[in-house]
Amino acid sequence: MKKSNNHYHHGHLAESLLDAVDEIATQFGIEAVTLRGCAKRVGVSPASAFRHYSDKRSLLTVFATRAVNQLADSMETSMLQAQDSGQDALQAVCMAYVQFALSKPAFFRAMWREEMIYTQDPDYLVATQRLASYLQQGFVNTITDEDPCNFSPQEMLAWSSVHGLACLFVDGPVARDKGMEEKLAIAEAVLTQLTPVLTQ
Amino acid sequence: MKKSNNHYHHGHLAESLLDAVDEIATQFGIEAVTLRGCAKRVGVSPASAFRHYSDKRSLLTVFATRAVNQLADSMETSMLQAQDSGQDALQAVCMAYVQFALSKPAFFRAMWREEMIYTQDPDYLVATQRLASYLQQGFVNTITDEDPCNFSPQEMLAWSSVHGLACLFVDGPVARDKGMEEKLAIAEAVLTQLTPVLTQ
DNA sequence: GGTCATATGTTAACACTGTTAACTTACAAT
DNA sequence: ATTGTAAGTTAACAGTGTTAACATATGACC
Repeated sequence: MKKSNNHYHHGHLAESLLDAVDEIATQFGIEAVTLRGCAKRVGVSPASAFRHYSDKRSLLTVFATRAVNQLADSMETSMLQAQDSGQDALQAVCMAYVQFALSKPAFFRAMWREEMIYTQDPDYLVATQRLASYLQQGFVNTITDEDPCNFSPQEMLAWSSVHGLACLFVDGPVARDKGMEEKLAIAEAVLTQLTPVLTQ
Repeated sequence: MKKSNNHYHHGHLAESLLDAVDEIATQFGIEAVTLRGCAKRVGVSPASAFRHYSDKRSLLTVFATRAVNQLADSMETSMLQAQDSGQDALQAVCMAYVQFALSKPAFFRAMWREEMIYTQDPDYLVATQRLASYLQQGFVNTITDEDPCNFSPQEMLAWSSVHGLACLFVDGPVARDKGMEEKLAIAEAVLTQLTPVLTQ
């Protein structure tokens, strides 16, 4: 947090670049994110980013990891709220998933761009596993509990349908003209259809 | 099909470029597709592509449309086969969806890249509506039949879950180490869970 | 068959991209 | 104070989409 009167050293460049990705992606979409653009926004030379990230892809990987954790945070709070008020926790978690995708589409896209990020990155993997764990809630006593990447058909169904909904809303031809509330209503209707299968 | 001895005019450049996109995307992924790369592969100058496509994005839009129609074709044949052999047609259509995504991941990605294609393109829209119609099969006597973009919760559930499965397999952290047969088995298990809801 | 408009190709340039190498500056430990 | 290192700059590289100016083959019309 030290601030020098001389601005040769930025001090928090790594994080500031992430914020720049955030802003540009939010305004103009993930495809518009450019290393030079981020550097210019931060007020720094184009090459400086490479002191903190070996790659553009590395920067986007960290950004994606951040986004996954934001989504997981949102799911966690929704889950806790539902548990306090005695509502269906799984449904709340699923709705949080869709809501995040709708309100931050660029972030949601960045999370799953296999070709734009290093999907083998340890931090990224940890984040996605954390994400998955919230969708496995309610299925604690399923048979396979050893491998955290192994899902029961029920768990896969939950994740698949909510992920499909989010993707179809964000990148698909579904409900393009409709507003956010309508889309959330559709999601709620779809997930309600699903609850008898998931809570058996 | 006429072939001149002088090669100044290529003759089928528009389609050949699409084939180049196909090959490069299959080999190196959609992100590796480059106008100049396609032109070089076809044996033509970089600027020639602009006589047939106003944009890189236009080229990718036509490619995506082509891919959507290929998927729809595959779903149609699966549906007909299932109807002939008395099997569940919807399940067959869904499995064809997942299978296509797994065997042609670059194509599947290209279909839904909102920021890389013109999603308002008429041909693209027609193709996606055709695709959706196969997933609406079996729900013919639902209430809303006027707007082809309007789906019942059941229809949305079918599309969402199958689309989510495909996306999670292609770009997600699910079953990365597993082979195609195992993934198809997972998909089958998930969809089987779903049939009671869909065939009520 | 010759003329000529047009469709379709080429070339050369533009600004922009990610990335690297060589250099410079500030900080922090001795 | 010296000096090694972390973190910035500058200048260059090849590669990208795109355009304008030019060139050539095709096909329609007389």
